[in-house]
Amino acid sequence: MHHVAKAAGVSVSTVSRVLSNGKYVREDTKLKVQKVISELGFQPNRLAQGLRPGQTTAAIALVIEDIANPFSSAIAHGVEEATRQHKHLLVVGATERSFELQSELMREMVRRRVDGMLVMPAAGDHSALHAELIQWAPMVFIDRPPRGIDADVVLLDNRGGARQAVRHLFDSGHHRIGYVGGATSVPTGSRRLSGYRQAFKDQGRTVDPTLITLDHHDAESARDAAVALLASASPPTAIFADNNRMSVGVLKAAHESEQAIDVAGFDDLELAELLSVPVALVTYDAVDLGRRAAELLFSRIGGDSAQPRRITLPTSLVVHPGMR
Amino acid sequence: MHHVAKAAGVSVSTVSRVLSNGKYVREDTKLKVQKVISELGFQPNRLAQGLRPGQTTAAIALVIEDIANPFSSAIAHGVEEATRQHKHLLVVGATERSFELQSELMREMVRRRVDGMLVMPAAGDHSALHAELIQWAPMVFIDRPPRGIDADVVLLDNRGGARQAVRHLFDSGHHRIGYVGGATSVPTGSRRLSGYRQAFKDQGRTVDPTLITLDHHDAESARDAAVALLASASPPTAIFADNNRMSVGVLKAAHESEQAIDVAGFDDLELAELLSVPVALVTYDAVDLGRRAAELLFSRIGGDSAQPRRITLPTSLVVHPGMR
DNA sequence: CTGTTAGCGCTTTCAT
DNA sequence: ATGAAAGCGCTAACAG
Repeated sequence: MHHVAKAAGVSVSTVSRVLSNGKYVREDTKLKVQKVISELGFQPNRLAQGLRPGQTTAAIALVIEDIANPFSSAIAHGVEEATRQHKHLLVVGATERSFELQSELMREMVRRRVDGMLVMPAAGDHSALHAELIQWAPMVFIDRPPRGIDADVVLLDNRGGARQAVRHLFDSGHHRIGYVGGATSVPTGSRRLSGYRQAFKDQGRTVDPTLITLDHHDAESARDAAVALLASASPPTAIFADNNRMSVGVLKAAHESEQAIDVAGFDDLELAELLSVPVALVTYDAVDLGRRAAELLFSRIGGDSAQPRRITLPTSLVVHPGMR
Repeated sequence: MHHVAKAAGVSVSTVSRVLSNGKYVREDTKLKVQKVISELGFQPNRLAQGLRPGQTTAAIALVIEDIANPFSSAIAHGVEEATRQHKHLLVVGATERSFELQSELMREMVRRRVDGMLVMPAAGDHSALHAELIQWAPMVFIDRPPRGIDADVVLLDNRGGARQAVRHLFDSGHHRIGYVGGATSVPTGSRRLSGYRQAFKDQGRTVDPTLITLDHHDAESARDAAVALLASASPPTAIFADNNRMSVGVLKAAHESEQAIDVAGFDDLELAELLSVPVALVTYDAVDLGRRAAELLFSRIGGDSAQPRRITLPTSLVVHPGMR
């Protein structure tokens, strides 16, 4: 800016006034300064601007497990939209399910003075981390409540969605229903498992624990687990998969299997309607999830200090008959 | 920091030395200061640090069309990984195909003094924008060369991939092959169309322009176009779809159609192997694309000022027989 | 209307 | 080993 001022033969304050559309500047000096600015391609340093007291960075952080997962990227999309509407910028970091990585990322975000953070929490006790960072920036959690604290969180009706899906399988005449699940260290999984159990209770049936297999992190492992289930002495006639990667694995297993099994799964799958295997999917609006979380965060940034809020988004079951 | 210094009874410079692991500080003062820092939960302001001469923000920008698209999110994943390895932070913005939005986003990134930018360029002449911003930060373009300038770009073998896919359809006995395409304003599309034409030339066949439909932006519109093609007087027996959204639309149309048509498409689709319609897909490693682009950018940030480089990543055709 | 000055949070000489 | 002071790029009084 110094440079611009010199080139235009004015003081830095005049340049600053021009930049901020300040009124107290003569029309011709303004023009002259603007000319120099565009000739030089000068862009003011927002970091320096933000250093002034009372200023914010106009940036929020999104700390998420893995951007490539369709669930995450839909959330990111909703967040990005809301962020743009609020004229903020979005800083993104991925945790790869590591609490340590997540903590370091969040600290780094704070060092950069983001106005707030949206976090898909890793497994682990958040009480110390939250206490350390909450003085710096409000946080809203996504998809699951962080363990150890009471904080804003926007999530899905995991239990209800799973329950409805499993009930659908019962309604289709199944009663030996397998369960292929992801990480159990995270609330999402346990809520979905709880929905599965509830559906059994609703039917007055008892759960056969040998039909439940957990802690799979990718489609490959889910598929192996499903194959094993189907090869057992008394195999399930239907399987519930606890998230999209599990569904992919289970569907592959079902597709390769001689047995005609039905599948239900949490999370939507593109092209589900064109699959050869019948599948019922628990769907929801993930973009909206991101948007809602961002809106809540912005309201916190704006000063809303009401009690921590928990927003649960509804799910709905979509049944695809399959080509069989 | 002032606050910490006062609480510890030392000067700000001492605190600064402790923070930067400075050598010239007595062990017990260091301990005392560290204690105060952790009690107060103090986090140094990186923006202020970055203000010092010669400092960088250790952040790069990713300006992309739409984060939710699986192609984009795979790229973002690769970029994020590389960024993390280089101990930088990633700022993300979406352009929604608007050149104006892209320009404003890039300017904002520069105002925040990112060290470099990764850009999936919107349609439009980039010469002025590039000239304006290149003095501030190196840029590497992703997926398509920006119009009007010679710049670093990492992209796919669009022409070769499309050509191979269409040849596959010829090899399967088709010769009336439709084309359902996305935006023509962007090089990607025209390269793919050129590959399609080339495949016809390879066969000594001429292209029937009535089988080509372009400028669809979502699956819905692609599907309508495919339905129309199939309903025409002399319909195609196979269709090539020029990106993942087009493929989804075309596959839906194919699935609903009485006719048994084959489909080929650019971009991978999850679960393609389980579809009821036979489909051949042009696949590639999108995560690697992101990673390679980020690595190139970091090398530019590191001072590499060689000629603009164009990196073309190979594609490969995966044939899914379908359940028909 | 415009220039001078102080100060945002930090690092880095330069003294002590 | 520590503190005082200058300066990074900018804005906001405060003068003129």
